[in-house]
Amino acid sequence: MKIATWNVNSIRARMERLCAWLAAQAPDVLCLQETKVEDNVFPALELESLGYHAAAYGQKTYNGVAVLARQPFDDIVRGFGDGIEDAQARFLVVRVGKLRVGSLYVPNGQAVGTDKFRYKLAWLERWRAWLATHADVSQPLVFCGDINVAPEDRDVHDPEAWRDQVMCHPDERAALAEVRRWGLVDVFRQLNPDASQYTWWDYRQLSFPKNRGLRIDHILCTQGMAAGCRSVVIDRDARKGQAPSDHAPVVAEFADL
DNA sequence: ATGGTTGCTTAGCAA
Repeated sequence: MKIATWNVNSIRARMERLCAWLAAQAPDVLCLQETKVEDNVFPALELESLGYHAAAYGQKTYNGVAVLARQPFDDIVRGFGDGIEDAQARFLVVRVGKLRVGSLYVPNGQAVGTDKFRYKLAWLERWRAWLATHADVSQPLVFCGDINVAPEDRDVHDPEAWRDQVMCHPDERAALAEVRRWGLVDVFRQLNPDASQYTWWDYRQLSFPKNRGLRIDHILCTQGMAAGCRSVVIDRDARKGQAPSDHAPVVAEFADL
């Protein structure tokens, strides 16, 4: 089974690229982030014609996540359901057969010390709490998405320039480590222990041709599932050419799923 | 040089 994640930075602006990519890569499951559309205008019919079921959790202008899959879903969860008032559409979990799949768009945090950064840290803790109360570590479960945290310095093109900045700050790295401590494996790092490869490059200052990027899009799964992971590839080609997203897709292959 | 690019919405925000 091929499971992928891609922050498309507006599904409407990226529809042509998305359809071409689905046809070329043929993932079984694709998690999308920053769709930026409300659910009633999500382009489900067009995706259906390519052979994908879609579950969406979106809003106008900002945020928005979705899962596409060859198989139909059941058990769709939108938001943490933790009683906290939150209009931001960033958390969607579905069941595809025996597998649970989450598509996540972790808050960016804007700058360390701001309200948005505090919201990011609180959001990561809410994710951890959701796992503790709603998930089973012994079952196949995968969370894919734009996590907006580069876990280690080797995930950063220039660690000194990024030291203590948003996406690299020790507090958010610690918060992500707490989430993972529940029992999630970063399968890219598991299979590529020495790689410095990135998934996001700023649109500005020729960041992509200079490869000034960060690895902030992740595929995190339970250990039993991670044991069946055969490869994880960052599709850098999808960041090239006219009108790309600022993120590249990440694609993982799993045996026995 | 406190910039720079993109998307949504239409001037300013978010990333």
